[in-house]
Order: sequence, then structure tokens, then C-alpha cells
Amino acid sequence: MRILTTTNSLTTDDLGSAAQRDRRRRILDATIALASAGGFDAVQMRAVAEQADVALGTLYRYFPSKIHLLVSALARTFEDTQTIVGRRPVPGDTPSERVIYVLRRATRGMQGDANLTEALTRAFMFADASVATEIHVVGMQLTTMLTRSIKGEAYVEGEQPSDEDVAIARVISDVWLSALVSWVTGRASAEEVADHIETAVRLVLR
Amino acid sequence: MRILTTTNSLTTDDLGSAAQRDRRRRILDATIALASAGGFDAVQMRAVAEQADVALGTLYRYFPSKIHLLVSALARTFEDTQTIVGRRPVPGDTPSERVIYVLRRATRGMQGDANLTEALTRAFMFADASVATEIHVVGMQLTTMLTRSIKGEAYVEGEQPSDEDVAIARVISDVWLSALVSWVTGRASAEEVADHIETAVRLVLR
DNA sequence: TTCGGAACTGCAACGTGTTTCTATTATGAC
DNA sequence: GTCATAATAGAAACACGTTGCAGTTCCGAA
Repeated sequence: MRILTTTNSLTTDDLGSAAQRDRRRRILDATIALASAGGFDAVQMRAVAEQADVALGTLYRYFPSKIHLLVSALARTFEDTQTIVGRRPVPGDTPSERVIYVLRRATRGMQGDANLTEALTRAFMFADASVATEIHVVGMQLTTMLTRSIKGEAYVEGEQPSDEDVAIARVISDVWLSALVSWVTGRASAEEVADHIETAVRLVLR
Repeated sequence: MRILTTTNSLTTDDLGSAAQRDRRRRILDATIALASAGGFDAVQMRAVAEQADVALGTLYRYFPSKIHLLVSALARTFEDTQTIVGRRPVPGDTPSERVIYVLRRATRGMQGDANLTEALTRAFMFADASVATEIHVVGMQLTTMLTRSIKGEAYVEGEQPSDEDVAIARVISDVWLSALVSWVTGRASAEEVADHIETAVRLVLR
């Protein structure tokens, strides 16, 4: 029950004081740096705390578990990339061309930092019920990205996509995540992942 | 480098002596019992060892990690169910009817034991590269089950399914696993899972 | 400026997956 | 039956996620 104990939440939505926002940012920065350097196992809570220059207890006050931490890092990563590339409409003449274009870019981006991808993906897949909120954020980001690609030029900001488009987007994001997992675990090469995704998109969008 | 040190591997494929096969069975039994009782967290290596009546070191000799153990348990579970139901051809007049039938059954089966499903599913999704072999076994089981359903009566035992059928089967199993994960983590109800899978199957098989 | 509570630090401790080591037991070759 | 070797038991120890706590600092309200 939080009833306006602070006054200056003037930037983003209800994240406390500037110092708190800064700590949160430092923690996520440290998380991503460690993940990028050594993957899931290298993201050790003591190391994150030290690198973010906070005490271990404070880290746990901001993120109640390692999984929460990594899924939040995934959400921020998606958010950042979407802020950058989300302005222009997606190129391509058909829905499947556009979706393939977007996923190809996203996949390349993820594969460009294998350790980070491994850490974030495995955390996402391992998350249990207590992480539902953070997971939902990521799911929405994916769905938005994909429905936006399906619609192409016809996409308008506030409008709800159709149920069918959402269903298609969810199927595609399931396949994409599974493909990422199999790449991360060394069961599939980058080309196999690209082929599999492309096949799935062509199957679903026709 | 193992060059025939034993003589009596007369039952299954190269699993050592009868005592060893029995230990392996006891370990998997204990794993499934504990998972069924309390889910992933309840499968504690010391508890598995005790219930299977082996020492902790022996448990690790048979399964090099908790994840290996749980994924192997998943493989055995699939194997058992396929031994039971895999005799008759899958009912249904079209590929999508048959696939939906099979997945509905499988989903109900999994949802009938939520704790076990949670444990096995999360282990499967969390597995890293070192578990590639066991993961591959499970992937093959799923692919076989699905291509068999797609073909229906036309399925013959030894024959390789077509590339397209395999691709379709892989897409569907991706969606099915993702749906199971979201059910396990409380993000989707049983009906939502059923609907999502059905939608995906209809999209892909048409 | 002072005060009270929330947030933070530093550190110890606990639980569970994993590793390691020695003594003991089972197993197959001869 | 004997022996060499592999497998197992039993138990300690380590690593890391997580929790708990005493003391300190920050921050808004009065």
C-alpha cells in the first residue's frame, strides 16, 4: 500500500527517487555486462552487487531473485532496441517478408552476443510463476513487435491488432524463442535457426 | 574407450549389468515420485539418492546433474506413454484433427500431474549445452509422435517422414512446449493452452 | 534544524547442487 | 578361488543463491 510517500517521480512511471532509478540502472548495466562476459553462470549475485556498487541486500530489494533480475534485463534490452528501430515502418511488401526481416535482424542481434543471449534466454525459460509480471512484459514486447511487422504500413500506434494477428504473433514468438533456445544450447546452428524460423513464418502467414 | 568389458547386456542397449539397470530405474522412479509430490524444487539430489537407495556420488555417476536427471526422466515418461498408446493408429480424418487429438491427450496427461510437469518442463527449458544428447532424444520423440499423427493411417514404421512434415512437426512441438511452460508458470489456463495449440495447429496444417 | 522511518551497508549464516576423497564391496578375467 | 579393477557408500567440503540482522545513512515532514 503505497500512498504517495515521495514527491519527485518526474521521469518514468513510479520508480522512486533519482538515486533509486540510478541504482536500478547500474544494477541492470552490471547484469548485462556480466552476462555478456560469461553467460548465465557469470551473473552471480555477489558480483552484480559489487559491480553495481550496491550491497547484496539492496540488490535483492530491487530484484527479488536472479531470474527476476535477468528477465528484467531482457525486458530492458528489448525496450532499448525497440526504441531505436521502432520508429520507421518495417520494410517488406508482404507480412511474411516483414516478419522474416524483423526476426532475422533480431536473431542476428541476439547471436552477436552469445553469452548475453544465453543468460537472458535461459532465465526467461526457467522463470516460474513468481516472475509472471516481468515475463508478461517481455511477451507483450514480442507480440507488439510482431503484430507491427505483420501489419506493416497499415499499423497505427494506438490501435489493437486483430485476434488472429495476435494468435499468429504468439505462435511465431513461441517458435522464435524455441529456436533461440536450441541455438543457445548448441543443438542448432545459426543457419538452421534462420531456416526454421523462416519455414515457420511461411507456414503460418499464408 | 569401452571395449566389451561386460558380457550380459542382453536387454536394452548398452546400459551395463542388471544391477546397474536396476539402479538407474530406481533413480528415475525416485525422481518422478519426488517431482510428482513437490515439483522441481522437491527433486533434491540428496533426497533422490536416499529414496533410490544409492549414495549421492553414485547418483552423480549415473546422471551428471539435476537437469540431466530430470530430462532423462522426461524421456522415459514419453517413452512409456508412447509404448502404451503408440500401437494403434491415431484417430481422426485429417492431419490437423489427428494432431489436435494427440496433443489434447498429451496436454491433459501432463496437466493431470502439475508438479511432475512443472519439474520436467522447467528442466527441459533450462538445459544447457551439456544436456544436448538427452534433449535431442526428447525432441526426436516429439517429432516422431507428431509426424506419425500427421500421416495417420499412411504412416509406416521405418519410413522417413518428408522434410515438410518434419518442419511442421517441429513448429508444433515448439508451440506445444511454450504453451506448457506458460501453463506451468501460471500465465495461461488449461483452456487457453488448448485454444492456443489448436489455433497453431490449424494455422500450420492447412 | 530536528526527527522518525525507510533505505542502504556489511557481514554472517543457511540450503542445496556439485565435487572430492577414502574405505569398502561387487564383478569379470584367469 | 584369487586378483585387479571398477563401482559404490559415506561423508566432508565447496559454490552460489538467498535470507536475516545490527548498525549507519539518507530523505521528507514538521
